[in-house]
Formats: sequence, C-alpha cells, structure tokens
Amino acid sequence: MRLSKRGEYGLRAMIMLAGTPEQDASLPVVQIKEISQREQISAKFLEQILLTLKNAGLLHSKMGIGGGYYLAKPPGEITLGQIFRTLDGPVAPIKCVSQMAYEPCGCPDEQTCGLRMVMGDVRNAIADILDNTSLADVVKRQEAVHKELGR
Amino acid sequence: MRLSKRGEYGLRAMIMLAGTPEQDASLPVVQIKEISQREQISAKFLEQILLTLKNAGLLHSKMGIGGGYYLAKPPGEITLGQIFRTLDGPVAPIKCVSQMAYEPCGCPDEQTCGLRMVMGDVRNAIADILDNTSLADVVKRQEAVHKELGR
DNA sequence: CAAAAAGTCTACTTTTACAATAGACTTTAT
DNA sequence: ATAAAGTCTATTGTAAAAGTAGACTTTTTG
Repeated sequence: MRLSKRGEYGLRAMIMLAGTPEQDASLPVVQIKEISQREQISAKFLEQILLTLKNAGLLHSKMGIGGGYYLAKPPGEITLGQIFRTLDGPVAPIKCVSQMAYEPCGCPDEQTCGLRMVMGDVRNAIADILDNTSLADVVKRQEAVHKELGR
Repeated sequence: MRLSKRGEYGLRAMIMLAGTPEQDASLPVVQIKEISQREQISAKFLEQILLTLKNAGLLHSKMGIGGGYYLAKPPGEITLGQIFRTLDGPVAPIKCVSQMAYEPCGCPDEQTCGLRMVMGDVRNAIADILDNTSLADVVKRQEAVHKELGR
C-alpha cells in the first residue's frame, strides 16, 4: 500500500508551489532547480514528474530565461486526488473496485466476494480524503502548525 | 496504492476458511489443493502464503492424510489488518507515518510537512477499516448479499 | 512397516515496475 | 547570438513481486 516516489515528489512539489507566495503581484514561477534543491529531489527525475503534471493540465510552464513552473489553477481548485492519479494511477487497491480502470480480479463470484466489498470501502476512504483535499487545504494546515509552533 | 497478489490470495483464502462450515462437529480442515482450486490460485504460490500465515500464528495445520489448514482462532478474533500486515507489511502509504515501521522520509521538516499530515490521515482511514473488520464480519456481509440475491 | 498423502522449507528464476540517468532538442529573453 | 530555461524520449539499473522446483518431514492407514 505504498505511495511511489514519483507520487511523493510530485505531491511535495505541488504543495510547495501552492505555498509559494506571489512575487510582486505576479505569478510565482519556480524553476525545477529550485524545487529540487528545496525538496531534496534529483532534478532530472523531478523534471519528468513536472512534465507529466504539465501534460495533465495541472501545471503551466514558461520556457527561457526567467521561466519555470506555476500552478495551472488556484490551489483551491487542484485536489491531491488529481495529482495522485496522474502520477500513480488508480487509487483502488485492487482493479475490480477501480472507478478509473476497472478490470475483473480472479475471484469466483465478484458480486459476493467479501474481499472486494472491503477493498471497495478502502478505496472509497482513500478517495474521500484525496479528492476532498485541495492544495489550499494542505497549505492552510501547514500554516496552522507553523503558528502553533510560534514560527 | 496496490494490494499485492500475495495479500489478495492470502486474504481470499482466509475468508474462505472462515466461511467454510464445520464438518460433523469437528474443525473445518481444508487442503491447499482445495483452496487453490476453489479460488483459482497457483497451489505452489498459495503454499508459501499459507505457510507465512501459519508462522504468524493466524493458521494452524495438520500434516499427513486428512490434513490441511484451519484458522488458529475464531473468525471473530482475526482481523484483516493482521492478515494484511503479515503478507504486505505496513499499511502506511509512506514510511514517515507508519506505526509499524517508522522511518523518516526526505522532507525538509517533518513536523510541518503537509504531505505527511494527509498521508497520516490516509493511513488511519485504511487501518481503521482493516483493523476493525474481522473475518466473521466479512463472512456475515457475504451472507447478507447471498440472501439479497435469493440464493 | 511401507506407502501415500498431506504440509514444510529454502532456493532459484522470471518478470515487472519503479527510480534514476542521459542527451539531444525547443523556446524565449536579452 | 547566446544562455537559460523547459521538452521529450530512450536507456539503464535495481529491487520487489510472482511464480516454480525440489527435497524433506509428519501422519495415517493398509
């Protein structure tokens, strides 16, 4: 039940972008290199990840000098579920309960398969969290902890 | 976020054992071969899985003619969480929120890491389901569906 | 006691998915 | 024109998962 490194790095990068304040009233454009340094991620690997996210429409980018990445939408409109699915695929622990990519698993009778019922619950519980948490929610929560710690 | 085949097969086998009625007032001892046929699982692979479950104290076995496997405890006292962890390891999607096998992940500051907070929630949601669902619960639910379908 | 029917144990092989690296290419600002 | 950024695709390395093999032990029963 593991989040892949791609997923981990991508989510961290997106959260970082969401938490980066706008510079002098313009978009907060951040370079791969900076993200990779701040988050301790191989720049080359991160490159791929951000590209995937861009092609999925979650990031925009600007080429050339002064370029970099920025969120395609306000942080409140990007959910962790979107990011996760883009990088790691379906949330479901087993294909036969996947909304995105259903496939029968090998059980004798799907309709009465107890494992399937439970894994359906698990899928829903995970999707509930991921699809109802936006980048803005995450940043808010981080800021709350910062305040609590008096920083 | 995938359940492995080991996990899937092991859980299915345990559910099957829990749902097998006792024969003439004695324990329902079932052979590997029968489980593998009923559940469509390679007998050799299943062998390993059941052995692991046995060594974890969740199954007992009887060697020789008329032998086989049976649950080490009543179905109400075995949770899916125990089975899952035995076969697939920690429930947590990321090591830094694991109760079983904590390890720092690479984020700059764990205490204020937004991803960690959310993944902690995910871990808890999954563990909540798996640790509070016993084999007896699963069997009950299967029977309810059977009744619903009029079989 | 011998043979057959079960589980036990460990090692090996194959396959697949993940993680990471490399390098040539495109776009944009100055 | 050049340098600084992102783009794209191919390749490699590695580890975990899935599956296979085979020799061994225990138990029953004829």
